[in-house]
Amino acid sequence: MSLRGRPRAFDPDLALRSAMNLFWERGYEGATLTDLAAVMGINKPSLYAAFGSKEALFRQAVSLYDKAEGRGIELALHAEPRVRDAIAKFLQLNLASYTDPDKPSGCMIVLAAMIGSPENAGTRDYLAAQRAETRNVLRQRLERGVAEGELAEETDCNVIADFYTTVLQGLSIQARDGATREQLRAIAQAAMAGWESMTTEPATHSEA
Amino acid sequence: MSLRGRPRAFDPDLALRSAMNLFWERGYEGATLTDLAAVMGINKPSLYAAFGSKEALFRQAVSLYDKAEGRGIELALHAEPRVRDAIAKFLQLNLASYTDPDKPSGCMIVLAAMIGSPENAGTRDYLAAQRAETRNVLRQRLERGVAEGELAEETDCNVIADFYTTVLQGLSIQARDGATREQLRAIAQAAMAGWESMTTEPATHSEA
DNA sequence: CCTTATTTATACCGAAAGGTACATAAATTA
DNA sequence: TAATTTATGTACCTTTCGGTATAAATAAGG
Repeated sequence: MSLRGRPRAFDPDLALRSAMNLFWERGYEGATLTDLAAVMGINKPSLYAAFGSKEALFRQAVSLYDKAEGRGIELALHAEPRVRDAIAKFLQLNLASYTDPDKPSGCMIVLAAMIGSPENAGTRDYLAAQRAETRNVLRQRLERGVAEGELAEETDCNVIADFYTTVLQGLSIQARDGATREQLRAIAQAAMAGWESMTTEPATHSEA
Repeated sequence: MSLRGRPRAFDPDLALRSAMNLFWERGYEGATLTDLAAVMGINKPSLYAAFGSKEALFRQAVSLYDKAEGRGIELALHAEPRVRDAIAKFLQLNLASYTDPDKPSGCMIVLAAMIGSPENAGTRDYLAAQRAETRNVLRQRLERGVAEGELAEETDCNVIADFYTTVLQGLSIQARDGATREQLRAIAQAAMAGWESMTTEPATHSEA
């Protein structure tokens, strides 16, 4: 497809990455089309031809973010065999991403469109759905811990998933407020301190 | 002062309260002057005469928010005699505010200006300073717990304050994402589950 | 009653927002 | 080489942004 005609003079993947970084830094409403086109190194008509609209560009940027920043972390969550280690690793990898000096601080999914004008409610809902998905991934990992006999049957995976999701989202704000990686690590460690109190190991079969 | 001249036809306190609610709902950049003037029941020139500018209005709205939503909660933090109870109460009162059905959900200080265009960096810094202040209030309450012999001298009050600040900020996002008061309560309870692991009671004097 | 001081409402300003028309440039197909 | 297709750059569109000039309205002071 599109073999005829003048070839495009830019790499859409690279341009999208630049757009992602600006959305990540300034948020959906804070990144203007003029700014976006500038960092992408293209003109607005090229932007529209390649990505459709500001909102369409944003969603593609979110997909790229999810792939570039989230995928590896989610894999680690599943790869870690013990559920407690998996959660701790998940926190640690996320906060490492939040404090990467080469990237905007905090999580784009949390920060880029939390609040704003009514006309952009659709964009906010889109990110809210992404956040809900992260929570579900955590919950499923916890439920696997139950299925594998690491956690008691009566473990409330919903609450534990909500708790770590909340901590994770708070960490994004801390990162934006200038917290260092070491500070976030200490916070994550504090969040793990409650693990034994929140969870119960299953009763052994030899007991009543 | 200002006895001469036409008297103003609106109550500045009521108007400011309306402005606060819109800023709380939509954020600094998401609330336009036209919208603000509309909910305040006045025209833009009246708004400027009474409040100065959009940013000045916002800061006054933040002050009002701090007074209306924060003051009582901070008092409770100090009034509660035992430090663990004080922190738990602080979380509980905040999450009750975040889920008041008559008000926008979540905390205005956390949500109203997290990200945006470079020209509003001053407003974001202003809110960041407010957030830092909340953290300091928590830390001071923890240090009082040390001073009063409830917590060991080596307790890291900075980390514990950072942790509960993080949870609190995460709770604002949860509230905006539609979490119920009961869900937030369960999350706060989970956050308190780590208390004993994070803190140590001081050694008794009769010990070595 | 007339001046002075202040608020009100309307109507407007320049700048910037998201988005696009249009003419030109560069490739393939015929 | 001519026709066709797609991308590019400039210049522009409409709307809305934060903010204001101006004149009428309403009070107190003289």
